Amino acid sequence: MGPEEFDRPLPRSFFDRSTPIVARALLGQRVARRVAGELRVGRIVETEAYVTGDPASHAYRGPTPRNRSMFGPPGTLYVYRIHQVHCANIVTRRGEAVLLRAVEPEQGIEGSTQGPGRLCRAFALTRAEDGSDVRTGAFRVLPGGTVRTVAVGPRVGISRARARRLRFAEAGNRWVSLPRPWPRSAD
DNA sequence: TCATTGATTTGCT
DNA sequence: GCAAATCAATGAT
Repeated sequence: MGPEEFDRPLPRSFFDRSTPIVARALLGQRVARRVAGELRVGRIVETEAYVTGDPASHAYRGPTPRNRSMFGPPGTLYVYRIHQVHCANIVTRRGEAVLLRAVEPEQGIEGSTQGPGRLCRAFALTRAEDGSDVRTGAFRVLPGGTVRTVAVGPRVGISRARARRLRFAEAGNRWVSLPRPWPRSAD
């Protein structure tokens, strides 16, 4: 992938859809960041959706200094810190977002990209990138391919709304974080 | 100002 | 499988 592809990100309309749809559609797409002239690229293999009325969502109780990015336009990056690590989300519709949980390394990646904390470390994402736009900012979402089969299951690490099946992953992909996919997939 | 909690990771039992 | 690390955001006092 060359530098010119970095300047052809997915359109804003891609993110202006229902969040579970976007979470699924993001599988197979790419994320990229230019660092010191070099490109770091990964293929998205695992995501989670956080929606309106969802007690597990940071936006559940309305805007706060931490989560205000979640109320920005579609394609806004929301980065927060928890337990000494950072996690990155992409805003879909107002107050909803998709958590990036894992990517498959494609170019210029050092270290693991398995799990939201490690993914952020690999792309050097911190609160400094919070609120940026994934079409024009330092960290972008670029067109990739599609995935053959999507596995669906409960989200990881939350204490509320655990029954909801809002975790999406490419079935069988080795870069998907633990706990590993559910035996069967639902397309 | 104080106490609680956590969209994680790591290491040990 | 489970708990500790370790700290900022949040909500209560």
